[in-house]
Amino acid sequence: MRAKDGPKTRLLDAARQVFSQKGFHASTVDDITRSAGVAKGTFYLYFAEKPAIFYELMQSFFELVTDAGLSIAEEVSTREQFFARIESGARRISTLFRDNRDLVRLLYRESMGMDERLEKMVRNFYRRLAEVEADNIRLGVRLGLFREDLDPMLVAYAHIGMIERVLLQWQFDRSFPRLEDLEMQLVQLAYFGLKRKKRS
Amino acid sequence: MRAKDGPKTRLLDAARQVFSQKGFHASTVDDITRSAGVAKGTFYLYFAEKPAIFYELMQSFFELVTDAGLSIAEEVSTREQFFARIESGARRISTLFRDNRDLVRLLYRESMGMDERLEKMVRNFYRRLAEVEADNIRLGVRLGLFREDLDPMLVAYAHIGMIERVLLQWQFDRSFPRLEDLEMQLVQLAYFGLKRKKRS
DNA sequence: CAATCATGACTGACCGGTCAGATTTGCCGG
DNA sequence: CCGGCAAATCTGACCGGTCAGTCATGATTG
Repeated sequence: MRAKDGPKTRLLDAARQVFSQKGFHASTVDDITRSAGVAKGTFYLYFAEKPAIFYELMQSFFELVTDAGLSIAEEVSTREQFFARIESGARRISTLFRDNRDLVRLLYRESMGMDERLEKMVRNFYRRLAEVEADNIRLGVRLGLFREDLDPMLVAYAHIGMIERVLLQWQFDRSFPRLEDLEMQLVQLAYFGLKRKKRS
Repeated sequence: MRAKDGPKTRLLDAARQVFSQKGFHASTVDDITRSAGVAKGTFYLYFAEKPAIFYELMQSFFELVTDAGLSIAEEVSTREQFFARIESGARRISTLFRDNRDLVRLLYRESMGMDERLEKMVRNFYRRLAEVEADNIRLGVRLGLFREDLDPMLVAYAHIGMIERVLLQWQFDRSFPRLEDLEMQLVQLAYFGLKRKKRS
């Protein structure tokens, strides 16, 4: 498959698959090259060492997520505009997670305890993500829609954690709601909380 | 240190430290025995193979968490009792997480992609945890305090994810609120959500 | 026909697991 | 209190296998 692509692309695709299946440490360079249909030496033409291909894979995912423009443009000013943006943002991120399940799992799995370089990379990724979300929350506060007594960064991390764990579980548990309902329920939970509403 | 304890205890302590630092795969049996001040052969007197010590470590943490009695007794019936239980449960779990940061990180890191046996073990752990939390939520619904339009298991996983990510981040980020405030803010967020309150 | 790209056998380091021997412990009669 | 001796415990050199990374040679391209 994909025989038309250059060796580097083939290697990246293969690495993505192999790493997702066995994790970074348990995967060997031979696994990757075999799966890519390429000789071992070729690997070292494109990547200095085994970790390099992992970095490149993760970097491309980070760019995908941060480029997705999850930030809500500042110009928004009405309640309706704001919520429309929130909702479309939620939809975008859950789609992104779904379409890149393997990379999300891999990130989640290897996010700690590899070398310093990657650990910093992952931490920055989460921080950037949280900062974008925190900005959205601050905007909501400024518009008078969100309460102002919670630490925006804390709430941002809480949201990321919610989404992460729920979508991760969603992969395994077929009894979970459909993805669209799931997004809706998460937004509901984040905005209204568990408290019973006064009027239904 | 700890020279008085038996070799098995020393090995478990050492493994906990070494695994936390380097992860399961990157840690060698030699690392562990060296850190425990014990010869390699001794390791194999107490553990059949390298993974065995990992299982034992994780098993003890699972028991710690599930034995913590996170479940809210059914007898609760008033609003005040219920919230008191919720709050004390939140406090207990965040303390547990704080005091076992290393194991939480380790669990988080290795929760996927190890062998079948461990993966099932970890998944069961999360499921059991989520079921307990889902029961609490159902109780809240029955008492008329929580809304009934959200899937309890989904909410339970969302709560676990929130706590996990926030406490994980809390370890690194000194600008985060104090742990007690953090618990309080999480409970607030889960119960009331982000929506601005009518009356402050 | 040279420059670039691809190959895969090979190497050296490392690591999980073994085991024959050394050391300590616990128990005995004297 | 003392040898003395067997069982239990501990040791670390060693082995077989694996794997990241190399490089001399071969194929392809322009």
